[in-house]
Amino acid sequence: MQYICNVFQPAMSQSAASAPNPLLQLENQLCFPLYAVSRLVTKAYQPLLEELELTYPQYLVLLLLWEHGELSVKGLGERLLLDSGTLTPLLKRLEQRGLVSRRRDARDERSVRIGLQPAGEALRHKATCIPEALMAKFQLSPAEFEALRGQLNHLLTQLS
Amino acid sequence: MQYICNVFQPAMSQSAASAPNPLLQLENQLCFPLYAVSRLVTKAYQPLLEELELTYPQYLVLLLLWEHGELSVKGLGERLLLDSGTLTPLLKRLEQRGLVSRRRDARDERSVRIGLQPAGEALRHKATCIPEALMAKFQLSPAEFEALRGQLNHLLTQLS
DNA sequence: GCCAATTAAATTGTGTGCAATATAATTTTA
DNA sequence: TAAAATTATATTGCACACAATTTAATTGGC
Repeated sequence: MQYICNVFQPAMSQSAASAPNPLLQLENQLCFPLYAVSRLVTKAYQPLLEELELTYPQYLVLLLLWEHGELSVKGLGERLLLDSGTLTPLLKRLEQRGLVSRRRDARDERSVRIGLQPAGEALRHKATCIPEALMAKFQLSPAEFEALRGQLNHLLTQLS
Repeated sequence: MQYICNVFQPAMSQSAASAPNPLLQLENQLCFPLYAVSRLVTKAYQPLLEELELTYPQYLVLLLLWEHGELSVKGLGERLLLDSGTLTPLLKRLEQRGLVSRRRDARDERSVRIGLQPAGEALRHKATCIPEALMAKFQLSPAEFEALRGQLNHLLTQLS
């Protein structure tokens, strides 16, 4: 592994005596606000998801199932960028609660099809208002919202 | 808990027959690209941090210690938006590896001061190139980079 | 000074994420 | 078609995150 050290100095603040490299400061990086905002957004969902007794990743899985009806573990993983090590236990918990069903695909026994049980389908109505409630917490104008969404999707393409 | 269901329809694509509410689609939300990009960025760090045998949150802690020299667990937690339930075990692992020191503050025995051991200080040189190596992976122009950083920091303020 | 309230860490328990490995089914290839 | 390669999940182990609780130290009010 080898990479070059030079070029491109962003707006810097020479604060601490022991920080000769402003690029190593949290303030000047993209990664930290990304990491922190992502966790804060998950936390912003929590009071809304608590009513449905769902975690945020569980909610994402249900969003996909509400939209597509049925998906394989692989299909869920491709869309959420999660692997079976994360999804399998998560799906088993949803199955135990009677929200989703898991059964081997008859045409390809390697594949496990995830479907919605009635209780999981019913949760959809309760979830209808969540996206807008979240947007309200962001306090972003539609233009800001779309700009940020566009940039993140661009970076998502770049990295995946 | 009560919130209002209406208003503001973003660009929608009526794809699946079973999705009457486009706001419930992953595509149209801000939260998912945020969540996915955050994880992908952490993954992009990994080959670089592997050389230092650090995880991404451990790297963030060291960034702060390199900049500030010494901080309490509370100080680290305020800056990283992490609590002691996350930081205590993480710091103990760094201590066991001889990278940081943990000792009670003599003036306030409730507080634990985290400092750098020589090995932890030495890692700083190896880390110098990481921020730029990461930026290269993003493939963003300086203008795009600054725009995204600004928007995320704005949202960070909004949510914290 | 004494006691209640506050504060800082640590602990406990649950749920992700994800690398690495294992297992079983399917497809490819010689 | 039998062996090899590939594919889809499951399992294991480790490290976060974070809510909730506990413990110990400090502060504030009287």
